[in-house]
Amino acid sequence: MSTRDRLVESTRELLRERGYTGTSPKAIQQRADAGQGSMYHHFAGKQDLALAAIDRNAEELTAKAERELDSPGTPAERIATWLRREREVLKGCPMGVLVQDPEIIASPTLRSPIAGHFDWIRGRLTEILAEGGLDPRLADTFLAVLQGGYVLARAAGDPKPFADAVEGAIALLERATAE
Amino acid sequence: MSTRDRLVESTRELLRERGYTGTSPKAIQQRADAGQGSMYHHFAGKQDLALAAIDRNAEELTAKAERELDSPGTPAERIATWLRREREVLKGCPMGVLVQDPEIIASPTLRSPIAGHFDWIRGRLTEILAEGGLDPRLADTFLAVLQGGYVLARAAGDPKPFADAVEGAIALLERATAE
DNA sequence: GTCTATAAATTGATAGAC
DNA sequence: GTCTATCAATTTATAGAC
Repeated sequence: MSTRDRLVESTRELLRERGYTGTSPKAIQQRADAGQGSMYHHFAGKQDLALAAIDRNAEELTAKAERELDSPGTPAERIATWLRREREVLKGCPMGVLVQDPEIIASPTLRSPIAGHFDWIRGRLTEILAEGGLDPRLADTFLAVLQGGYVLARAAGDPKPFADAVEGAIALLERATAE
Repeated sequence: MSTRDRLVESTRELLRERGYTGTSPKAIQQRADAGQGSMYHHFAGKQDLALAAIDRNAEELTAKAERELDSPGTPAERIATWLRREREVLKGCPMGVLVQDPEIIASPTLRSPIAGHFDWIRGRLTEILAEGGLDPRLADTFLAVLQGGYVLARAAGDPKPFADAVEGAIALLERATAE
């Protein structure tokens, strides 16, 4: 892996572990085993690195969601498959965590690619819900169950609230579908 | 308001605006119009101030939720009333925002009072769901809808995803209840 | 492309006068 | 109780040699 790539990967890890505000360029350099000068050669600064990391996150997460949401089955089944994907819950959502960071919220440059990613999933979910004749607002409901599940699990230090939130939501969806 | 109280209130505001990692003692002092020495006279340091702020948050939020969840009506109606309370969505949940902060997650001292607050609401919701013969896992589902709604709204810079997530969840609950 | 040196600002506190 | 002075460490870079 190139020095540049190592810097991006280190930034991705650190943003998830420590947030944007809590991540220093120094920490990124150390984890990537790159020098100060090397980092500032490849990137303009901390924000520029974060942008590259967010873009990579979006690519990866989009690919995963696409696979699950396009799998065979009824709309409700496909949504359940996506909701039930294994996640490293206690680490937080790579994108969701960033949205709570004050410096990211304050910076349109950093916030908009994250917003764009959520917009994409919302749109895809809305299409699938329409197929099933389901309430389009449920796109945000299910997205929120995931994002909120992360929050509850992290507060508790235990993935259980996440699992319960997801299974409760799926049970409601199945009820609404069964008729 | 006493200097001590002003310090706690300033800390509450700043924790919500800038998170724990992003809040400096200096900023707290300036907003409270208190000197350095004054702050360190009343509190042992930043963590001690945050604890006082979290405790106040818990008191206030518990009182509000208690009122709504104990109001007259069916279980589903009481939960809907609580979900629909007006919230300053774009500012984030005073507790939920903190849970995404790396330093808070890493500190049992700071995390446990927050966990305790969520435990309390979860318990109260579980009782109400039991009254209605509803799936107990829905306690986490509805809590997650709120917490996740905040995340989506902040990402979008718009309270709409929060409102849609909540209304979608209530629609599902009403369906599950109607029989 | 990578390195070391330097730097201005901020962070979270402590010390001690008043 | 409140103030100012001081401090060691860290933060986010920039400069310039190699």
